[in-house]
Amino acid sequence: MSDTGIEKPVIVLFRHDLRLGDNRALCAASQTGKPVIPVFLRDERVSGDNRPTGGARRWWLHHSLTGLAASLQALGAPLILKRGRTDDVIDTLIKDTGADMVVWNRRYDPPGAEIDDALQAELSHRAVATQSFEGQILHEPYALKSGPGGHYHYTAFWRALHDMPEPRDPLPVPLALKGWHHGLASDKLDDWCLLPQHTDWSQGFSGVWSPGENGALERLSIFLDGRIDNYPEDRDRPDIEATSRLSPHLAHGEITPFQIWHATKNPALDGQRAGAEKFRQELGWREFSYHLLFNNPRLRSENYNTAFDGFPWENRPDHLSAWKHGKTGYPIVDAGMRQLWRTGWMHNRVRMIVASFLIKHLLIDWRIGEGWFWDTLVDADPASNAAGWQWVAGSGADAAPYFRIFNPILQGEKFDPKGGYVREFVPELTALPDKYLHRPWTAPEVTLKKARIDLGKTYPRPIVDHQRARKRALEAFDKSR
DNA sequence: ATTATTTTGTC
DNA sequence: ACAAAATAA
Repeated sequence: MSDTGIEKPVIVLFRHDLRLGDNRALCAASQTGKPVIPVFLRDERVSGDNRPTGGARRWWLHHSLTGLAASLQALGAPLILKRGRTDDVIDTLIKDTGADMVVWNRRYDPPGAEIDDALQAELSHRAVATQSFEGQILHEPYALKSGPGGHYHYTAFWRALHDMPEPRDPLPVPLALKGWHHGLASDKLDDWCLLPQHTDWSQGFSGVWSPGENGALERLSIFLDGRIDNYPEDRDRPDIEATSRLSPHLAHGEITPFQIWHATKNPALDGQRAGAEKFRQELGWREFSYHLLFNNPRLRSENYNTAFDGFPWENRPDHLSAWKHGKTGYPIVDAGMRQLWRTGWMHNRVRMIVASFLIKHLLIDWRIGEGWFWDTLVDADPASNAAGWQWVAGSGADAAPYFRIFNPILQGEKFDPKGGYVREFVPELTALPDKYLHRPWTAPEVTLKKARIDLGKTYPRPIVDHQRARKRALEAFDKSR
């Protein structure tokens, strides 16, 4: 095909940048004036710390790709779906189309980055031009130098991030793309079987989420139009819709941190600066997680602080199962785990509570919890998930001290004071008065009876006693130190 | 991004 | 007698 006088096209790789706005690779391709072939390339090789996309993200991916394909079609360049090893797929595409240029937005998870580096090296030997661009995080991880003795702690990192040049402004959506009209087979999305196959656990997802770039931009504007004002006070309240819920959109690159950074410095928000700053700090934690992952490629499988390597995990299968199914007997923990299962997402405050419970009350290895979140979260992110779990375990960088053990009763009463969150996800406790909602086992028999609760039958008794579990965890951490 | 306990302050 | 503040873990 390459010698038939047909203009050589440029291939734009999509992986987790499922958007048209602020997409530098797509803009660069469009500006070459060549025909553009957008390719979503799914390389699911499993090696080292690379692992397949989790179930919840597969659901999201299916819907997001549907939206992306429609948007690209409207611009004149239909999306091609391909699956396989990146080098093989690109090799075939070049043979089939005569493409002499491949562009992409960089990835920062070590396995992905490694694949992309190898691709760049290989194509440079073959006189195929390559270009890669930033997009997923605000600053290249190597641009922020590590602090003395290794790496930054969060506050130092945040300061260093502020000392960096202002992140660039976001780019507009290209007005039109020159398509490639010489035939090129695409996989069929349905053949990828991304949606649940046997039992449909995703019924609760669609009422909560709108995967895709449009859904992302809508979430952002809803957040900026109101919630951001109360973000600093309400962000820890799972019973209030106070957070942006942008995490799954960010994880799939349907929106960039550049777009969010830019939107939160809008002068129209002048009266809400505190809210904007607090929200940006959360972007900061995301950046910090990528900084850690870049410097510690084994962040999800090895203790950052190796003093935890000898920790005597108990890993009881029955306790793990109770945790996964939201049947621990602690209402705030169970509500969180059920929200996760029902909606593919969990409020950040509750993530900390359930993680602390798994690690410290049940003495189950944080890596097991990390794996469950990987499979069940629509926003599962290789950096944030691993860094978050290590933070709670106390084994991470700038982590919570090991003796910080969340009291699931107090946390529930403090952050879900009226029980709206627990009642939504643990409906069998609905009729229990607020006073006992986070500690049903302390309610008098008559109260339980009136609320139609039969402890141990309709709702479990606590699988571990808080005071005893706390003491046991402190002793275990003490011994292994 | 804490909790439990002790100490101090106030009536 | 109780709450706020300090402190150890």
